Amino acid sequence: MALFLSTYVNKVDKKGRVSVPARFRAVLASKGFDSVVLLPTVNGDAIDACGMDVMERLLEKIGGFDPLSEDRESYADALMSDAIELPIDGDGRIMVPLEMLEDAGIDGQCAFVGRGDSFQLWQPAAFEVRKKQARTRAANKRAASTGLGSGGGGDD
Amino acid sequence: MALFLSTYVNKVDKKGRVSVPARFRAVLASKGFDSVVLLPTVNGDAIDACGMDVMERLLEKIGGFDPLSEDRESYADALMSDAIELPIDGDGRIMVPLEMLEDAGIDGQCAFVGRGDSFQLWQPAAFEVRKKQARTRAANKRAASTGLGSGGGGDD
DNA sequence: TTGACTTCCATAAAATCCCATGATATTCCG
DNA sequence: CGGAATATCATGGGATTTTATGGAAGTCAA
Repeated sequence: MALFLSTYVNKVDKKGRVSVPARFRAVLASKGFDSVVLLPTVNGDAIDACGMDVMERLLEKIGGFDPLSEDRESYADALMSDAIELPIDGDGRIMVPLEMLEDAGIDGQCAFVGRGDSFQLWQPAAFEVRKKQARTRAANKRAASTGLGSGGGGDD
Repeated sequence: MALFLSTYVNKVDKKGRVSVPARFRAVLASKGFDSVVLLPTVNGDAIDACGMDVMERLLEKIGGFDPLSEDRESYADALMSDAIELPIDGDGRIMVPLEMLEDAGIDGQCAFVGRGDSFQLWQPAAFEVRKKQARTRAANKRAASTGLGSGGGGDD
């Protein structure tokens, strides 16, 4: 299985075009996609991105809760209505809607951040801040769960 | 099962290429990989290396993509965003990003250190120092423990 | 037409492939 | 056993291809 890994910073040109990193394109292509699905993150400080497969899985998961619950409705609605599918053009670029970029504070430079089965788009500096926080919080946990960091053992 | 054993020191050429030791390549190949995943160690004094299987296992553990659960373990994000998958070229070499080398203090020479199911990349002298420390610590532990003494080798 | 979007082309930088070489290890055969 | 012939490996240096990015031309709708 191919995963979205690593972080790439690309330029957003004045027409709003951004190159999707070749590696990420390859991952998408390996799943048979020539498009990306974007949706705002919950707290709005970035943009979530994935292939259509993830959205489908997500919908299944939501539907499994309780088809009649109103919560489910709004949950699903929020996701699906905010999401957009962007075609990847012949040069490997997408055109992210201006509004979405603005909401995420992206302008000029855009960081593509791998998250395994999805990735995110960040304003580079904002992502650095976030990463630093995450690292601090995670310092202890990390070693125990990778199986790489330490022989400490507590691994499941 | 094939394991990553022993230590090999190879040259980093001016293009940033390093030969992955043939033995290590064979281990990776036996698992079906023609690439290596690299990620910085927790304290940043070396680089962890493994096959993609390790990353996949990690992703499973954290449960995959769910845009609404903001509390997806943040250490996992840090990992996925720092990790990179490097293809092994036809001559058995990889191109480690300059930044990663610098962070680990590697320059010119690179030590590939077997750790069983993974390995690490070190600046050779730094690894020697670390090894000495580890040995001392292990000796102490062994004195205090009942078993063989290697089980909890708290180094990383 | 104007404006938004898409396709197409150009280019510089970077990554990848390909081949040559010397060193080391391995095999073969007398 | 010894020594030559043969692989394997690490490494260097081009040549080739891919990428990211900019701009121009074409398409379509209002």
